[in-house]
Amino acid sequence: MEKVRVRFAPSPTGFAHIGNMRNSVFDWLLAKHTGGTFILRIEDTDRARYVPGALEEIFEALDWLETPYNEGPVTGGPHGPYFQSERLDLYDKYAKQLVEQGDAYYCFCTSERLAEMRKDQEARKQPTGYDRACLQLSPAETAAKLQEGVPAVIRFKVPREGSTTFSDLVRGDITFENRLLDDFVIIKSDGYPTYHFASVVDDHLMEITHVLRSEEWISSTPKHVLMYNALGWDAPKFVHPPLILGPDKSKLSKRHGAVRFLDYKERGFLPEAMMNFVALLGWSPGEEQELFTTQELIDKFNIEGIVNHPVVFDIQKLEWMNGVYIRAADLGRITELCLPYLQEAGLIPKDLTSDELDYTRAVISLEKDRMKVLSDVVHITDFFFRTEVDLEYEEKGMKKWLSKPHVPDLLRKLAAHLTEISEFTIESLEESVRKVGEELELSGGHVIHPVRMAVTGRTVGPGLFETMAVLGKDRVISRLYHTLDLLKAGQAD
RNA sequence: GGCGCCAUGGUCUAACGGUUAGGACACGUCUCUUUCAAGGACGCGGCAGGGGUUCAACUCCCCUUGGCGCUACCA
Repeated sequence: MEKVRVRFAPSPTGFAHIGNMRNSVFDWLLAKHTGGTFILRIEDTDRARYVPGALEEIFEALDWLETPYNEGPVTGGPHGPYFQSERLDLYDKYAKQLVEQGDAYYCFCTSERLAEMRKDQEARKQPTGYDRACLQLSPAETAAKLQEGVPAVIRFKVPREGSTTFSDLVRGDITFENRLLDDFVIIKSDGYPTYHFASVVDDHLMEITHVLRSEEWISSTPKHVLMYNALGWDAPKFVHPPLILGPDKSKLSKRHGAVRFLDYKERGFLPEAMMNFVALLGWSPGEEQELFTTQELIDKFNIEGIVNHPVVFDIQKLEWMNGVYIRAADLGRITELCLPYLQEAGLIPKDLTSDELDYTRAVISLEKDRMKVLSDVVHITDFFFRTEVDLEYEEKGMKKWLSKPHVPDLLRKLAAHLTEISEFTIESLEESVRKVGEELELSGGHVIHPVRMAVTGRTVGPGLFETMAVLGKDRVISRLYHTLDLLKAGQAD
């Protein structure tokens, strides 16, 4: 099998988002699958949009997914540096080569002139594009302007005839008419290369075999192919996975919310769930299984399975999948991961005694199976940690049960009974509760529902006896009396 | 507007000329059950439309329609 060299080439202009990371996962899986190399290259050529901290996001996201790169910024490698901002001399060298060959030229047009020209073209419903004014400049004129220090860019001279065809491994051959391509800028007036140029130079020098990037890049690929040709280089293979769409079917972006990849970490998605889900965002193994370990993904991942149409990001399915992984995960691990949420909510102290940790673990063992995301832990377990519980008596189910006339008697008798028993186990509690119910000649539901509400303040939750056993004798009895007080105080009309 | 990509249920996807069009999420009903989840069972719901090609089209070709993307000295 061909060993690929693939690169994940994010631009530090914002947080790492779902689309970025999906591509990085595809890159990584492809590299692992073929025994190839996964390279991280930072495309920091836009000084104006540079966002401090963006780089750290990328590192953290990669780290969280456990998809380390083989060559890149920190670890280095034989094709560094891996920051484009540190490779300016290389771009300069090849840009000058293109100018000398006559495949590129200096342009001194101001952005005002360009904007006006574009406006004019649009008004006349002409295709927009540079009018090549500066191509008419004589070598002497160009040299003079450069000498004077007039701000200049370098543009690639796109052939006006013919067409450019390339093969996208996902879609097959794609052809563009050259005359519709603009004489695009390759070196900006600040001396930095544009994406188009830098990525071509770097992908070649870094010996990238497969350029994997989202579908939105298809229309600029012919520009890249033209540059490879002009430089006498073989173009790499192109792989364009589909765009990821929001629920409204437009390209997933900030306005859809929840596109920042690390938000998912913070909300309590498990990395293995994200890996599994993201791998399926635009790729299909072609079988009915859809829950995969990372190793299975590595074994199965292939370019043929990448789909050719945009895919909608279905958060509900992600949540379902995360729930599956939480249920499968080890209790100790889930407990550990839940602690920060509980601490943040002020439900448990920052420094836990071993008793407190045991209690928390017992609580989570009861609720683990009903979490979709770890942050759910706060609202489903809070009653275990609060000293007193709110009854939210006006809530429909609550009022229905607690307003029944037998309730005060039931709670009083149960409290008295529980005070007497020595063991507070699931079995002894069930026996006790049922016994008190029988004494009052009440059916199961008439006993269990009110007791649950009195003890937890909730109408829903894990099994009542398990819950009571975890809560322990003191909390249970105190809550029974507390509820009795509330009912007496007139909450029960 | 121009150029490009794409088109199976609400969403993700299987089918690679011959299937009662399969699976998953979501949704609904039932079941289990002390409640809620989870689990189990069942169900709702799809080949965008029109032409061809073929003995036979979801599958191949063309057109239409629709969706999306690109159209910067941003990536």
